[in-house]
Amino acid sequence: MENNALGILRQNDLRHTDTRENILNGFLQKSSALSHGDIETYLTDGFDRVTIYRTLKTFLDKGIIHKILDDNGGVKYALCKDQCASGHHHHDHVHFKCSECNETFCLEKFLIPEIILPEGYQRKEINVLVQGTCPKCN
Amino acid sequence: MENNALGILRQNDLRHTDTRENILNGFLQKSSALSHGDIETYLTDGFDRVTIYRTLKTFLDKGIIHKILDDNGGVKYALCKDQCASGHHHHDHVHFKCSECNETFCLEKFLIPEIILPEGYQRKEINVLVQGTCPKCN
DNA sequence: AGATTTTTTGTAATCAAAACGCAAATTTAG
DNA sequence: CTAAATTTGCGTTTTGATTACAAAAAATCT
Repeated sequence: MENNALGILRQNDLRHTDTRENILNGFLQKSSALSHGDIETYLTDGFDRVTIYRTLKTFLDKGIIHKILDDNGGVKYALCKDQCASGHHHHDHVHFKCSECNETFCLEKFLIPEIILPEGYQRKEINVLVQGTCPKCN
Repeated sequence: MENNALGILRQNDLRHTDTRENILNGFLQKSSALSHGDIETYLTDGFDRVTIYRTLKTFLDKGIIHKILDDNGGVKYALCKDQCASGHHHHDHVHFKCSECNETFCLEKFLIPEIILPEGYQRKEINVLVQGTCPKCN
């Protein structure tokens, strides 16, 4: 995966627009995961809510970003690393949400251990959210 | 934990009302987790949306039910087992959502393995959602 | 049982999040 | 530069969740 907005767009056959470039840069700069609301307030250029929804959906479909479940029933997003192809997400890393600063991080290096399931259950995807306090807030 | 609605209510110092009894019975009968919408359509007596919201909140506060994050950013609920006290939930079991029938189950017997976190991260709560196909849909 | 107090419920109104349709604007290709 | 295709912005609509308040129901006390 490229590490600049334009490269990522080109790599995914997406047209280069201000909104996409800006949102991508937001993800590239911030180390934590962003919600739709975060993006709306983070981007100074004031893009339309609907456009942000659509942009996120597009990125999601292309495998550029992935969903992170929030504990309150919301959703945040973060960049995918190399393994994700269009439509096929592979996320075996742990997500961490700090209950102090409310930021959510991908712990890319920390893989989810093998989880044993009862007979007959077929695993496809897995999502792990650990909550607690992060190094900054400790 | 009692296994009948009235017992559970009494045990938690909650008044006995039709709504509470019905919703509790819903949880006791269904083996899968229920969303607010499920309850709304499942209960034939047609209780008010708002009442259902409040009832769920009450049960949540009392530690009678616990939240299960849904992959689409929604929330479902399921009965707690013994370990939960008022305000203090302890859920170290895996949640499973079948992508065929869309039902979500608590795999009570299948505990979450130890998850290693980077230096400085303090774990408080953890939530694991596995998606795939359940025995019925396999 | 009957009256009083407290809690719970239903209704209506409010608020926010998300989705849709369409016309205008922007990007790419010829 | 023009035309075709995609993307964006706006208005509208739908849906989900919360609040305020009056009515109803449950527990308490004689």
